[in-house]
Amino acid sequence: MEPNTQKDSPLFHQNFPPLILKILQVVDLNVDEINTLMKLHNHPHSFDELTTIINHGAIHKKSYIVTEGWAYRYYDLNDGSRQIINFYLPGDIISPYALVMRKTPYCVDSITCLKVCEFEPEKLIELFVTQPRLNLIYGWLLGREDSMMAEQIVRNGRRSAYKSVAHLLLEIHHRLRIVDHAAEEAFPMPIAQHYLSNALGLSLVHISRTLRKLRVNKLIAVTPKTVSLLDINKLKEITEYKGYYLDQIKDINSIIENTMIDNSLQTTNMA
Amino acid sequence: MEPNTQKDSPLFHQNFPPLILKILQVVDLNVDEINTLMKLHNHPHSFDELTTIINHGAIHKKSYIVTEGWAYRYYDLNDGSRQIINFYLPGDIISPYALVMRKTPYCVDSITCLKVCEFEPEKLIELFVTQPRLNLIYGWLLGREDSMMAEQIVRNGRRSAYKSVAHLLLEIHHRLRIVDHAAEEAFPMPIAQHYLSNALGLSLVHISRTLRKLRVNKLIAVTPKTVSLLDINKLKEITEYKGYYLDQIKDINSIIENTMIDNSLQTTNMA
DNA sequence: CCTGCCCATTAACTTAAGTTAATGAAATGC
DNA sequence: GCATTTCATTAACTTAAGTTAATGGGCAGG
Repeated sequence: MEPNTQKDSPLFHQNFPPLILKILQVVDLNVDEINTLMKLHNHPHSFDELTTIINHGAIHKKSYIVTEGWAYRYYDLNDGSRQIINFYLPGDIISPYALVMRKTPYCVDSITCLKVCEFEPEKLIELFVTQPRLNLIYGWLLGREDSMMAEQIVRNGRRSAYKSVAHLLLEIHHRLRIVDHAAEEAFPMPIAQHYLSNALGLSLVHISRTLRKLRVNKLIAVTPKTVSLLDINKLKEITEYKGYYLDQIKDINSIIENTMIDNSLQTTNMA
Repeated sequence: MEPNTQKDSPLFHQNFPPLILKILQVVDLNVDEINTLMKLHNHPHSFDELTTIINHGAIHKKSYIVTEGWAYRYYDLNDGSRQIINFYLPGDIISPYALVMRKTPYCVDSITCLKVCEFEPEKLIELFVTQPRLNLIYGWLLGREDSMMAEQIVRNGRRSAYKSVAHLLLEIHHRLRIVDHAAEEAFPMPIAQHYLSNALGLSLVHISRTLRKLRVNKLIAVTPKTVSLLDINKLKEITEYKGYYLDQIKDINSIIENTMIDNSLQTTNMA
């Protein structure tokens, strides 16, 4: 996790935190930008498993970059049921809107032991002013979140349990793979079935039934902490999975070149 | 947030487009900022009802500010079913991520005749550079969208049809009211029941049954193009409606002031 | 080693919501 | 004026998913 900006080193990729890996999937970063992003990683912190990180109704204070482990955002209803809104995997930002939103309408809990880097959302402002490309990249991260939530809405609204479960597994696999946390057709899945149930709005029993069906159909294999996707192409076909919302971005340089009216402000500020 | 005399004058309200009204609900704008926002409204355009505005898979080119009418974003599945992701009402921005996202994974169609103001997403960059407060306000608009989508996920995942329908009606009423398009307990609803059905992931028949139940319980009244909320407090209680995600923001001025101070201390403040 | 807890599985039964279809009520068109 | 279409309603029936509950496998802790 120590900064290492030797871009030519063969270990280059291995040394970067997952957020930077994720960004490098879609756009090149220069040394300045990497340094700036590394600075956001200056305050590592660790949460135990099953710990509340952000509480419903609290004032937004910090943002967190996940570097290791799983967490999730959820909302509890009065009847005791819980709806998971999204999962946070390595490379994701918890509370990306902390800069402007006052109160968090939702809770965030860790699932596994969670390693994060805490940053003050106000840091984003100076980051954006000095590095306009990073401003756009941050916007891309937000747009990507928007697409993932839209997918979650489609899953919950109009897909059968069978397709829903398969679709979510495909997405998690895809997201983990982008940050080098999954093999070609398997990934570590440290979450119990009740998380799937609360994410997909289904009962625990029905999740169990549905996973069995997927196992019987030789589409997945599950061991206590791993999921294997045995036939990714068939899974994608069945679920109509289209993952392109996860790894596409516009050509950032041409956007900036075409619009920069006043480049003179853009002096490098690195110390 | 503070009422000021100018803001309460009827003339004041009539003259601004709904996006500005929405922003003025949570933060004061100076003349410069209002002028900048007005410039974004320089290219009015009109779409007929039931027209596709953005097509699945197309390259993002334009963004649109809705000034009048309703539209919605959706995704169609192979079996012919459609899931509505969100509605666009006056004051909303269609394609707010067009600046960075390449292809739209979803479609947007008008419901009624739709008046919009088209703007090039690249315009946002110079706007942000010259008006940092507007940069934050744009971020707030995105964070608000995020909250609304989270609510949509909770509705579809863990609420009964009865609560789901009531909750959506409350939210639409709240949103319309913010931009002066709704009375205290009634609003024009130009959308047929199949939109509700596709938004909530329920069948058309079940929407009809559910609306009847709400009518019988004297909670709503419906005429062809209007919905009346007969007992808002009871509706809020039943559905656990908490609308604060729609109209809260941090104190933008203090964010900016604090960051300028941080800037000057930046070299000493980290190691 | 047992004890207890968590989690997954399976079966039996229930229910909320889906489906199909018939009817009516408006709105639209000729 | 009537014909056509669209939309809402209601009833009868079906089904996917929920509920309850019993069973068993791991595994942590004494």
